[in-house]
Amino acid sequence: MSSPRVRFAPSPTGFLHVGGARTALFNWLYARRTGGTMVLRIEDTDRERSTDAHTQVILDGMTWLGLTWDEGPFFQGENAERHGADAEQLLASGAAYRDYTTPEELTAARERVTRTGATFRYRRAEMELPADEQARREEAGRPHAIRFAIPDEEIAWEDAVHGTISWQGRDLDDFIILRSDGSAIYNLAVVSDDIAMEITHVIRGDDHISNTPKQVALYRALGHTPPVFAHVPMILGTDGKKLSKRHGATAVGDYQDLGILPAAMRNFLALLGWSPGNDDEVLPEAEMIARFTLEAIHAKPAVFDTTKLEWMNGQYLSMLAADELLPPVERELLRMGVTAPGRDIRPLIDAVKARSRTIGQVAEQVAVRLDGTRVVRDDKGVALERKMGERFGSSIALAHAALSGVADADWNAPRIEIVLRDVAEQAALKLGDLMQPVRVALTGGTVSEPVPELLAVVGRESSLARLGLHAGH
RNA sequence: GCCGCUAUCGUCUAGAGGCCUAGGACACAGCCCUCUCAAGGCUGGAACACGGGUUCGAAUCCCGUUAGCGGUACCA
Repeated sequence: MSSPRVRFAPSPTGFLHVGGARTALFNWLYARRTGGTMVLRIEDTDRERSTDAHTQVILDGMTWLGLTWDEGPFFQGENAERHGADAEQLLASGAAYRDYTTPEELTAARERVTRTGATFRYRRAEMELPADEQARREEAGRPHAIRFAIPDEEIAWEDAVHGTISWQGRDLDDFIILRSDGSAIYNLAVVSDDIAMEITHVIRGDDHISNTPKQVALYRALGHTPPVFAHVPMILGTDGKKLSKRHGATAVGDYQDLGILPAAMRNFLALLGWSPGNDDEVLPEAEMIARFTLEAIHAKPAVFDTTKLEWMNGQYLSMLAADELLPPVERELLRMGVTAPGRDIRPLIDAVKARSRTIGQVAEQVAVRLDGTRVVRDDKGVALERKMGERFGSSIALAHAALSGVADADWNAPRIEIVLRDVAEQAALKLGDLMQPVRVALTGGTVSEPVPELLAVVGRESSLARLGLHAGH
């Protein structure tokens, strides 16, 4: 029993869309789960719209998500010869025929039928030119397309996510498999490639369901058994419409820029349209793989909820060690123009990550702690100072004085906490009336990690300097 | 129009005839914890699209309606 072979086959006509990313993820999960092989194939037969830049972006997106492929990337455009040969075989067996109808004739015929309110179906018997005209065009070497003669029978398959799906051949056109310029049309190219690459499981978007009966027919005519199909539903925007640019971020790269962690993105995407069968939400990669089955993929489209993604990201932010967060945070800091030569910023990451939902937020808070000039008084900070009046400055002065007495060697959270609590008690201040002004002096805002930790992480020198700016005002 | 797919809280979902006065999560509201916030804990509001069957019994099976989506190309 050979192991499964799956493929992810994006066309390089745009960025890696979250829908595509999830399809890739499901392919990857299935391959990992079954010990199978994942093939990456770039479907670049649409020369007009395909670009190398897009191909690179797709590869980068997958790499960022941690979706590794075992074979490829292969480029569909390189298989033109085989596509042609398969078309020839179909022609030879009588499963396909040459179509000399010109595009104009086709359009005219289509309009004629549509106008009567009927449905246009391309049928050899109805469309074929009179024998003499056909012969004339053949002799003249006129350009022609090759059409597949759709059999008039039921075409059904057992879809891994939808169950039995059945079509009637009579509802399908005799479709073109080879253009008049000799290049293959999608349906032939995919089938030809999937056969050649010995793909056993085709896991792809729902929008391909209507192509599947044509492809199944092609497999049969070519003498091959169709693979297992698993059609995964679309991802929708919050308005219930197919996710598009109007919904904001739709490319995987956008989420990287937004400060989402690959692990969180993977987890979130996996749960969009698939469920492990119970209430688990945060699933480690290994468990995701161990519990993945095609049958548990839902048949119903899902709405992409950015809020929940950010919650998920927050979960990972809390869970992951500062070590693992260091690279993306450093990248973000660099982008912000913040450098800290020789400084270990991991303690700063640990101090702020629990209160952040994105890497961007982590980096911002780290930057403020690193560099006093980045402290900006926010609305709540301003409001607090206004509310406290003179007590604002006097509290800071008190803290400043007491903290000045703490030696650099003793500058740690537990020690600072003792000093601060002591000050509050001596001055008969509520703890909050001492802590909050200090917090505002150090960060500009009223929200942060516990004040002693904050002071420890900012460091003695910088903390005292920041407090000094406000003491007594 | 025709063909196909889908239908549980606002959203992601559990549910594969009795365990369901439908469970969890996000979001929302309240409370607790607390120097603030986040996290965490507790509490609350919130759903089986509709109509027929089948069955002792239906969110679960069947049919229809409605709605949404996809396709209907010498695009992928």
